[in-house]
Amino acid sequence: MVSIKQIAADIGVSAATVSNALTGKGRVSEEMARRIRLRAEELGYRPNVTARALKRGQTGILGLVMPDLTNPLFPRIAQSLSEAADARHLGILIADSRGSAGEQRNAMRRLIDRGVDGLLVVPQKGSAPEAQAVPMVVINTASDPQNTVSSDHVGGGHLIGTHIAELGHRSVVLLGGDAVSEVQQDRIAGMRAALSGRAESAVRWGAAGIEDLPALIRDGATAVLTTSDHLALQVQSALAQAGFSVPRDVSLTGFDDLPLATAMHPALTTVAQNVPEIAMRAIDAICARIAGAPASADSQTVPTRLVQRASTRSLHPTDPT
Amino acid sequence: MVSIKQIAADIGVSAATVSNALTGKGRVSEEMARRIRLRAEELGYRPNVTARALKRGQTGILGLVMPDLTNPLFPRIAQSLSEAADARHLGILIADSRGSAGEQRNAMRRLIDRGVDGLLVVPQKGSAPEAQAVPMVVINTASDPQNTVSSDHVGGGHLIGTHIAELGHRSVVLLGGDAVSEVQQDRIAGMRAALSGRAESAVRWGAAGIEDLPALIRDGATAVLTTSDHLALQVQSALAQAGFSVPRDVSLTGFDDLPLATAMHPALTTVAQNVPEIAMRAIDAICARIAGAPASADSQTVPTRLVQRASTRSLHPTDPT
DNA sequence: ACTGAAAGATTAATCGTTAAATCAAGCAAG
DNA sequence: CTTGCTTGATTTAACGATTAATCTTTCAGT
Repeated sequence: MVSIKQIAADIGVSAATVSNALTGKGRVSEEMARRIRLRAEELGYRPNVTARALKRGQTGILGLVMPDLTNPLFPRIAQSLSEAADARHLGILIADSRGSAGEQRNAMRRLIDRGVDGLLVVPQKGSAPEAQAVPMVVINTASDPQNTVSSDHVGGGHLIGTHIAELGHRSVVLLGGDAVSEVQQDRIAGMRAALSGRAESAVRWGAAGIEDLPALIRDGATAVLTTSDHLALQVQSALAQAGFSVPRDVSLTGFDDLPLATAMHPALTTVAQNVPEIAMRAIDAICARIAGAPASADSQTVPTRLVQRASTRSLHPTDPT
Repeated sequence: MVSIKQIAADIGVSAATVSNALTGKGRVSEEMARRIRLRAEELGYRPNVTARALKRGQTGILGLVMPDLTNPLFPRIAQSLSEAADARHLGILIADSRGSAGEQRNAMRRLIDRGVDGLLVVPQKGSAPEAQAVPMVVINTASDPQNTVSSDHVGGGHLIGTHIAELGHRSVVLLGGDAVSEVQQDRIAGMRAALSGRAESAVRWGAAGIEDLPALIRDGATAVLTTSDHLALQVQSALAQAGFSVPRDVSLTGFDDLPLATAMHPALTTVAQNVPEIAMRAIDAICARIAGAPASADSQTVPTRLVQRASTRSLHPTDPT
């Protein structure tokens, strides 16, 4: 590897001058700077980030802690984050807090030991990551008000609930995957709020909830609102087996707008999170904190968007289909 | 941050001694070592990996380059890799080569500039990443014979093909997503080989291929074998619209065993890649290379596994269902 | 011609850790 | 009593880049 010294020796100048020329910081004659840049180019010089990091006290690396790397949302978050980080010349080191809040702490610790400048944490369901030696930004859980960037899950639920109410549904089942998840609680809460006064709603959770569906539909429910697309696909399968067709017999909605939402038939009405926006804000926030901004008490909420497709049907006699 | 020097000053000993005591390398009396470890513990000392990396010339970080971070397989690869790397106290820095082979080169370059000790590359469809200044291991494309760890895609296709032939299907459609992908070509090739002499097979690609299916089925095709689960879900949707039911009218298979394979109905017969094994071997290989082993010319192939579910049906009159 | 400032470059120290070389005792053997 | 070995610890230098402080020239102004 070619170092600054070799360029210096090559040209017959001191290492400091080379550094100055290349970073444009000190005082170097334009003529000399030109020669140095030329030689650096010729030798294919690349600054040693490790040395620079040691001197500066910053590594230019961000740690990303996910509750479960196999989370279907992870790819999109990782990509958007990676893109936003890239634009700031930051790297992203990943870590998985599989399962427990304890593992989450370990993961954070490992990243900090590696010298990351900041931590982006998508918290384990039902856990609030504690403050650390480095700036931290929490993604996607509004429950912790400190330094959080989150989708407006309540608002998203509200969007779906309103949509369903306007279609004329009067008896609705709200189905969540795991009651421990605050995100899913928020989504359900939004749905309930929107439906309140306009329709009856029953809340169910998990696999047991799916089993209850046929009976609930026979009792008059005309729509099933789930907290994730994956869950919606499972519901569709279960309903098909029980002889119910979507959207003819029952309307169905998901959450997240995963790729499978358009692959399944009927295409799923769902709520899309603005992942790139969340990523951008998260990176903005962590960079601000790294640059010295104080921990802000207020959390940022990013609006969600209703994606209307073919899995929901109007019950108004005047409407088509 | 507490450094080795502070511990040294605290105890009244030289920095080198502290380093020796903590790493167990030089000669230190057991008594002194005990005191040093104790004090380090008290102060919550954590070695500065940046300084260590500078001295050692190794960062302990691996770069992972993916063709597209939103690839549905990415989560599992990332998790398995992360786990295997963790066990060796290595970190994983991610990079996305979105779209082009050119971006792939940039991504590799950025990671190398960051001082990664090695590169794990899942190549862009149809591109062979060129050798770099650091050890590299290519994942999942056997086409490049150098330092490659790959699933046995041909074997996987063979597994599916054999399964379908044994069920008594005599006219089969093979459907790929993108003909540029060598992985998908391999899968199709394996299917053809297994079916050869036992059944007629027609190959189709992409969206246009999906549109052809109803006609092909009316012409007598009884099974559709796809190169990915996601594609299979799309096919199922399209067939349902055209009035065909899986597996009653036509058998359907996927590839990769994504979560959606069990969520859809009927549950999808597919081929599972042994992702943890691939990850382990990839990490093993890259570590060996980093430790100085020469680039091995032979590629490692990891067997795949047939996952038989409900989307394929036997045509033998004697069999049930 | 002398002073002072400005430009252009060099020195030396530093970031935290480590490896090699060196040094000082203690002790056994000749 | 000296030589030589072992043990325990210290000094020194280095990894590569950066930066404050310092040194030389050059040149404008009086």
